Amino acid sequence: MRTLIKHILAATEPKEAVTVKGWVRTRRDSKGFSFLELNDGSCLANVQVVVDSGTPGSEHLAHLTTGASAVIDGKLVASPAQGQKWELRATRLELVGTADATYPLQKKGHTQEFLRTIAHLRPRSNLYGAMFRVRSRLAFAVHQFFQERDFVYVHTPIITASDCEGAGEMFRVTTLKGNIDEKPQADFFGKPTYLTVSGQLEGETFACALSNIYTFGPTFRAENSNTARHAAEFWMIEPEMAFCDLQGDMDLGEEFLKALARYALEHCAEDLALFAKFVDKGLQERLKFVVERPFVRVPYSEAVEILKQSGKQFEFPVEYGLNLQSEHERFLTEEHFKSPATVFNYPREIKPFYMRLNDDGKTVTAMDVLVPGIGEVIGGAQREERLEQLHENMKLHKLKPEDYWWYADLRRYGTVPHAGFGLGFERLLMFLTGVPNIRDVIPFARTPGSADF
RNA sequence: UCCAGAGUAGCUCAAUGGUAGAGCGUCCGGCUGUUAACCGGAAUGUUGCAGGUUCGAGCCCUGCCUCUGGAGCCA
Repeated sequence: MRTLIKHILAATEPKEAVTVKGWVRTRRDSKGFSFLELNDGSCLANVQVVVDSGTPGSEHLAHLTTGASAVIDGKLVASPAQGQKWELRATRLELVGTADATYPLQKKGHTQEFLRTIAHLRPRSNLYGAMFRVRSRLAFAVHQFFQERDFVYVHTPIITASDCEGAGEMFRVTTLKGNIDEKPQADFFGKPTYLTVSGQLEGETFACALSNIYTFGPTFRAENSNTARHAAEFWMIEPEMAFCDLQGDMDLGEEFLKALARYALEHCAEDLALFAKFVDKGLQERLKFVVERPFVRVPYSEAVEILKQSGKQFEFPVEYGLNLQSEHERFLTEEHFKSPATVFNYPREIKPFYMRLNDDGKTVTAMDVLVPGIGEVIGGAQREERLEQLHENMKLHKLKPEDYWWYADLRRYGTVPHAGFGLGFERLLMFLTGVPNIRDVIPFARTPGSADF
């Protein structure tokens, strides 16, 4: 029976007979015996295998090169040398698959740019193995966070006919050939359809029935965005709460980020240590800071004043009514507050129609959670629950109410104050691992001009 | 899409307009309870693509492609 290497290395006593299966990371030969470093992806560390010449199967040793796969039976013993607690003394080895000299992963470090060109092999490297283990655990932690709080997981549709206004360009989904705009009624769904840019509007309908819900699924944006923090396909988390206002929304967003940072520190320590070593020296300090310290909350108008009085020269102007630029957000979190910051109550003109108008008649209940290094990681709002006001907002944004009849029905029948937010899972991973490029936190990145693998 | 930078050996990078190199990896040999082992030797190139200038282009010019960083859009 196979034992995963993570369990082998966690042993508390020697074991007479164990079997490991994995891929050779490196081999060092000595006179009369060899050292094999075997990794099976179950953890960052390799198990050191000692193979004496004459061991059954050792005639294949020459082919057990970096990248080859092998099954090894052996005895787990305390290692006499520095560097590892346990080592496996092989009693039998089996070469499963060879890897010749063209195997592109060397024992030495590679750039992330090169590894992106071999995305099918990069999970066999230390950094990406760690990344995708952490990604899995944090996806689980997302569900755990919401399930513990009685949120219901909702699968909103991936194909949709409605545009979550303001979220970005959409990919068209069609079975038509030729000119697809000529007769859209002849298309598969009888109308133009797209890949979803957000499950929010559908999510609201379920919150207005099941009270607290969340979505966690793939999302698509056809924007021609070429940055380290944009992808055409990404995973988004969107909670929505009935009988909840902006305060409650900000509470949940901040609590969520803290909970995931805490989870990463507690459950991904070995992998986090690797990120700290190679990509972000201050990673653990930053995560502890996020867990322990309260987030700063600042109204948009006050944020504008802080920027104006900073005495700093910005490339883009700071003026009430203008969007905060990346440089402004970075200044706030990285230099001024030196912590994550939640900016709320934005001018209505720069935010979408569904956000609730405040009593001042000028601002809406929007909130963005900004984090150092990445910028916006959460964007959310309390929704406009008043039917008349919603219609007026639509008019202001030049939207046709009939396109949103079902969305408006939520305000027509038993309307309630409700709020929610969207959070990009990949941006969360960037923040929690310190890996600076979104292409390196998703298994196979889809970006403009690139859908390889 | 805009601005800037870069494409040379499998990888990371050198190379005044004048014979294309190094380190690592690979292969061969040696040595050693080794740890990104060590020592010696060898092989490895359509210099991103297409044109142009020149006696001569990796280097200069034009166009294109790709990648990287930044910006916009946003999560």
